[in-house]
Amino acid sequence: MADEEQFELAFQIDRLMRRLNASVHSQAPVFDTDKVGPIGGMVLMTLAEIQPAPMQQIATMMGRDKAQLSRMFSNLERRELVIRSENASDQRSSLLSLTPKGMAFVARIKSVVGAAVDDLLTPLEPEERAELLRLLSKT
Amino acid sequence: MADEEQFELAFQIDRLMRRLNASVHSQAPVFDTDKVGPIGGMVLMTLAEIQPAPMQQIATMMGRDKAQLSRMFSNLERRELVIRSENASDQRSSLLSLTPKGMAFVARIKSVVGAAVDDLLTPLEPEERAELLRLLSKT
DNA sequence: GAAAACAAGTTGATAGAGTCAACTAAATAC
DNA sequence: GTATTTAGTTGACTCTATCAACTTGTTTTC
Repeated sequence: MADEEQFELAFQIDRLMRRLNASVHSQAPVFDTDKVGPIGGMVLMTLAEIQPAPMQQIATMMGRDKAQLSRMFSNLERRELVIRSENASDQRSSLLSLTPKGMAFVARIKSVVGAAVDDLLTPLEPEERAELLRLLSKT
Repeated sequence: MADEEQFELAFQIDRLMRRLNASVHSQAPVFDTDKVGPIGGMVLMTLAEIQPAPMQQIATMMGRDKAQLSRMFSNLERRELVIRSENASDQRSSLLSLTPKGMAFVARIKSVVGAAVDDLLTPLEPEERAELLRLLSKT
């Protein structure tokens, strides 16, 4: 793959993410009543899939800094979107889970993100969308 | 496409971009001698492809805020990586171009980004990489 | 062809995200 | 049982993102 194409790929990924962010952000006033922010939303959606989980697991999955997530979860806990419970197998950490309020939030944001993704992907055929997801997941 | 898959796609795009950023960032001390930053690098690479161009064109292509780019180009100009020249067809804007120093920077960062992309895409076959690029470009 | 609407760019203000380093405390290795 | 790793927290700082208000130039439209 030539340098040119590699840059093009980086460019397209960046662009797609930016458009997705912009689209979701524009609807933030509607669903983000707790001021969780775009990353907070991603974090909650991720947690929803693997809860209960220690923080580090989320950090690894998302490729994000633990310091950032530490502060974020403090926030989310303060807003009663997540709770910590004891981690019997490792006393250094606690297990994070969504509260009912957190689950309701996830349901809301998922439909917003879903619609945004749908919108971004309109130029693609259904098979192409599936293929795109497959390729991305494979990386 | 189900909500679940849509989120998965958003998650994967975010993750890929984050990993790319982290990879490039880790080498910043080597090539980013002008403290241009990751976005600055993307901007310069983009400009390299369409120069000379007015700012708005870059903003539209990249899906970025004009205010952000305005400040960024002031920076890049101060560091002598870009120059502005008169835009005969529109006196409100000027045409941005890379200086020789800017072009040298682009050459350096392209090879760094290229290597990082290559690295991220190792799990994919060459045809799959091409297909990924095609699908992303189509959106 | 003048008034109104629109577009390019700049600046201020503010909030959010990203990164690094230093630290505590618990777990694992040797 | 000391040494090393690992999970998480906190402080400090920089970069990124967004919006609004403003200036100046361009286009529309009547």
